Amino acid sequence: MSTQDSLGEQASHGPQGLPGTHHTPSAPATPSAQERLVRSTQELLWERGYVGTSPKAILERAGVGQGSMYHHFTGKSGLALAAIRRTAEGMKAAAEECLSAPGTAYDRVAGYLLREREVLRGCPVGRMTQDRDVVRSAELREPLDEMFGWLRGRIGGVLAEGQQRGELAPGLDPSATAATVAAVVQGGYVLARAADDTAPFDAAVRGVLSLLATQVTPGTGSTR
Amino acid sequence: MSTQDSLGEQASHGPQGLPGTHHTPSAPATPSAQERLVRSTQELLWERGYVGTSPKAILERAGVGQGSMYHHFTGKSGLALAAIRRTAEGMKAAAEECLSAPGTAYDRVAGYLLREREVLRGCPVGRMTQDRDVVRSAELREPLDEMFGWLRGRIGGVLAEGQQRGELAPGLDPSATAATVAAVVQGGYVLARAADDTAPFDAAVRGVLSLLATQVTPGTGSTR
DNA sequence: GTCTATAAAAAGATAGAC
DNA sequence: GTCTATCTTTTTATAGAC
Repeated sequence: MSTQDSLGEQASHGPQGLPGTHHTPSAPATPSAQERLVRSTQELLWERGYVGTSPKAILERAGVGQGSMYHHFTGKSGLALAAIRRTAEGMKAAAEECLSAPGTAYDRVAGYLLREREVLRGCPVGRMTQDRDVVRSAELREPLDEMFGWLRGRIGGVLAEGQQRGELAPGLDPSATAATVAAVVQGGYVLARAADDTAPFDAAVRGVLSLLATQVTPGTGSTR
Repeated sequence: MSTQDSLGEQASHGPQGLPGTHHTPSAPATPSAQERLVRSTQELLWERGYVGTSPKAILERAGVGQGSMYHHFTGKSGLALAAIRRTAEGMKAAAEECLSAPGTAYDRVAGYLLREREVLRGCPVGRMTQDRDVVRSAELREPLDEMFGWLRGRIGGVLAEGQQRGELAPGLDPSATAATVAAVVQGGYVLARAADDTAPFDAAVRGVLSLLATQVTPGTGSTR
């Protein structure tokens, strides 16, 4: 082993469809084999999950030989770790962009909920929680835990801030409501995939937004 | 092929932990090989998903030989179809028990949300929506679609009924709110599994119930 | 660093005995 | 009906050439 699972890697960004794909100015036109391996793994984990993704499929998509993979990573799990970390970071950045936008707390949460998503493909991070091998590995689960923990905290922070500003009813529990908002998105994906239709996702979002709207103090500038 | 995937099977009920495990009086003490195969598959699909479940593992858990499986079923997919149908029926029955309980609309929905669940194991039906091979097969996806469609409709019906009785605010959208409630449960599982902790699930449920409570007309008998 | 060759094990199914 | 033997393909790695 040599470069083995470069952990502190902050490198560039995600592949096709994955959040956080704005190119760093210094990003090379032709990504390295290591980089292509990570991106291929991100895509495949999203599409097929951990058990459903074989090293062979990764190599084929990345267009590299088997030797490259075992040179840069310990194997499937090491590569998955790098990919999951990368994906989780991308999701975080995408969510932060919505939640740090200007506007009332309601507007910002609504912005997050209504943000464009490839609903039928599901959440690349949430997807991993259904994979036994991922959840059972403390190392592989950590990025998921971190990401969703951060998300709930961030949404809760936005709601608490809105409450302090008098935009939201004092009775609202920011932390619990934040969990609800995050759950609606993840559960919306499940309902949509079961129906092979985005409508249930949209309905779930509409429902929680309507409920949240009833907690908005009249005349505090929200554009409901 | 002979008995091949007995479709109209209404047979008995699910295995360990799976909803709908109340024994039919006429259920035999020693289940048939076919029955044991279905139950083993239900368990394994829940634990490992479709891709993660091998025929070998099913056979070992059921304690039967390979011949039995290919005699009664077309193969892995046929067996999975029987198992998924069985599991979906069980979930439906379990939900109906809560939703048809006496009380106000709020109470019944709360009863559904607060019903005892093995949160960290996730939803055996929702789990399937993350499996590529399941969702891509019209036949395998159908029971999921049916189950979640029914659930949203049933919850929506309870809410609409409560609204007509004057228990709930006229502004509430029963259909959208029903999707939200169902999504919160499914998403709650995701958050809990990411954290390896049931707390996020409970918080999400608490959050949506608090929001729903604000829609209850005072003095209509709800035990919030 | 990246490639190909080789290999032990598991997946998924078939054949045929009993 | 149920079992075991056989078989092909895929999985996941290791070894070693370049």
